[in-house]
Amino acid sequence: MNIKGSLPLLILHVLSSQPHHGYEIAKQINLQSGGLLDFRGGTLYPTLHTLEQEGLIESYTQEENGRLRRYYQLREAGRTALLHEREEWSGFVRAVNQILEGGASI
Amino acid sequence: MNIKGSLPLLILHVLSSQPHHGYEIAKQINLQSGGLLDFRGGTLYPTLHTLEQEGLIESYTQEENGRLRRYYQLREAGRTALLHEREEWSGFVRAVNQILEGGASI
DNA sequence: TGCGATATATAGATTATTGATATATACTGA
DNA sequence: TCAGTATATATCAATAATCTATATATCGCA
Repeated sequence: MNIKGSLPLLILHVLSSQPHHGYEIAKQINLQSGGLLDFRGGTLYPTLHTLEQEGLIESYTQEENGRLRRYYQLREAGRTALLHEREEWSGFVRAVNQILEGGASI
Repeated sequence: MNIKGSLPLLILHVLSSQPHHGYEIAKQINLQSGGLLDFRGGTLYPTLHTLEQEGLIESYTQEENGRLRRYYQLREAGRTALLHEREEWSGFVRAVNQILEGGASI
């Protein structure tokens, strides 16, 4: 199957309550999806960089246990984008389910 | 948003009741999704060829109004794959919604 | 007679993701 | 104490799904 394109929505949602660093976001997604969604570093970090370049999130570094961590937080534009992405997501799911529930064709 | 990966599932479903030619499948998907899903020739035909190579569907040509049309029909393996893809789809939707409905994080 | 819909097909570009690799620290178990 | 695993970030090459453009050909309509 391999459905792609949900990561930005998920990241924006996870950040909507409080700032998190990348690794934590990925763990949250994995945990809350019961292990079904498992985004790796190679996907996660480039996506975070893109969202930051788009002005939807912003980052700051913070030392923790002697290590630098990059925290991300939602910007106002990101909050708006999250609402929009949620609507797009439910629209897409509705559209596919509508076809699958239909008696299959003509 | 740009969610990718649903086309094979949708094609298998549309073919599950009776054979169709490619253009018809795309129109069905577009119509039944209220115009939200709109797969073009450049996506549709390569995907049909792939599904055929995988042995999930088979095709035959039929003359209609003086024009050759390529009809596709589900094979037994395709019927099994459809069930499997449906489960994967609902699992994926459940996983994403579980995260979105969660209070957002830790 | 020319345009839009029908119908199939392929090539090139773009986007999302995976896997591999790199680097570095912390914790845990043998 | 040493190895393996988890934490943490980052980049690159490869793959997969899709889009755009292009090609070709027929049909019906204005």
